[in-house]
Amino acid sequence: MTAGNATQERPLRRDAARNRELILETAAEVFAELGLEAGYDEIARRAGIGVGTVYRRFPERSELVQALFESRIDEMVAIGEEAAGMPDAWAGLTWFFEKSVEKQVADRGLKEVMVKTLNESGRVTVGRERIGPIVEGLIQRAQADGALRPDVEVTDLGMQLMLLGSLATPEQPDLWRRYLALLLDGLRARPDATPLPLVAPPDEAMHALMCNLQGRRA
Amino acid sequence: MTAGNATQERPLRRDAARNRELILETAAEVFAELGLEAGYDEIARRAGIGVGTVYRRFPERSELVQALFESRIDEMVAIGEEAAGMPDAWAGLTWFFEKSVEKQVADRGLKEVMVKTLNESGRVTVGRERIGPIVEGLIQRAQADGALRPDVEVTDLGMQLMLLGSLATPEQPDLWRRYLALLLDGLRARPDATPLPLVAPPDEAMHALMCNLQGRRA
DNA sequence: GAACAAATGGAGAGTAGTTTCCACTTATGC
DNA sequence: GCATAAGTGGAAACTACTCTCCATTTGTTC
Repeated sequence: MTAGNATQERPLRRDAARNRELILETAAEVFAELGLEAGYDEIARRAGIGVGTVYRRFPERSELVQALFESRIDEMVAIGEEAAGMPDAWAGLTWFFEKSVEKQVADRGLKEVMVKTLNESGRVTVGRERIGPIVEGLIQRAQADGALRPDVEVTDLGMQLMLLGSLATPEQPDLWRRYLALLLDGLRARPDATPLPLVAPPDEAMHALMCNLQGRRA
Repeated sequence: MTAGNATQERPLRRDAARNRELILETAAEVFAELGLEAGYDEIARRAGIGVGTVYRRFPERSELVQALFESRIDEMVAIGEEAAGMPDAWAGLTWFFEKSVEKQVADRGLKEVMVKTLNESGRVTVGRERIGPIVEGLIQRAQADGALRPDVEVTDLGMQLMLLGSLATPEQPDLWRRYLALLLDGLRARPDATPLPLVAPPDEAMHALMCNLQGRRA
């Protein structure tokens, strides 16, 4: 969240680096307020710099959004790790869900970033390289415990998380809790559970989902 | 779906009425292909008429979309009625869900219309005046039967339906079945079910949800 | 078939965001 | 401190719509 992000190329000139951070900060603010489709103009205006500078640094909007997103991954990872450390596996999973969605509610920018933009860059993988394994761990523990139904996978939970997140609005800040409860009941391991149809959610499904939530062409 | 829709005003001149239908047909096609945000230009071009004509007939995009949507309601109502006629209440509900989502998968225009546009017009109620009561019936029957958990409401199911619909893409035409199965397991009445937090999903929640799915400001 | 209202097409003005470009400024290395 | 490459601002050209207007065409009525 501080400086960092040097992409191993020739380092930016000091003033340029400062501006990059400034853009990032301002963009976070602008996106949080106006949504991910806010114009570069607005970001530039608020940052007190020229549009050209913003374009120079982030020629693709997705790069900007991604940079923003990456700065949040640590937080998610921390949540995941805390969940993994909880004595009861199911409770950990539940808690992870709750906290994740809560984060999204609190930060509209984050929510939109999660739902909307992963796929603009074409890569769903963005944060999953780090978050994925952690969730995988949560899942396996809960399944070994006999609490979580054995036929769900990481991607499944990822999707549900997105979906829940998309329910979170300032107007209905708690509605998602209702549907999380519903979801969790469905996720419980039960002898009489309907086996999930094997349509094998590949990574692309997630991409497609998110295109969809945006009403975009895939 | 044929002519109809006379809003009790002075009837349109014959050619105008023909054009109205033409616009509707073309728009359905264009929307299905390009999404609800396709320009009026494109619709006019494909219909072989001037943009002016489209604007004259549907000054508000929402009117156009709504007209389109309304022509589908009958189909939904029919599905609902058939479900209500099934001997087993739970099976009926399940079947209703399945068919509804299948419809959305088959018709991208419909899906988008359902998810995206209800609220553009500011009225979520659009189709619910007719569909709502039917779903209500399905729910009550299934609850009386002891199959459906007693703490879900029409709006809940409506939301879940939208959510499932938003999962349906041509690329992953069956993924939603996986999550429908999950949802249904959560919807089952069970002694050990987690009671749904009472955040009372008001009608506005649905509106908010849909704004959200679109990433719009409410 | 004449008269009149209704409807039409599409040019063009308006709007909003995107992206480029380059004369000018500024950091950095020597 | 000077040379130089890197970085900057913001005007302006583009793009992609949305929406209006009115001279002209077309149905309708008598």
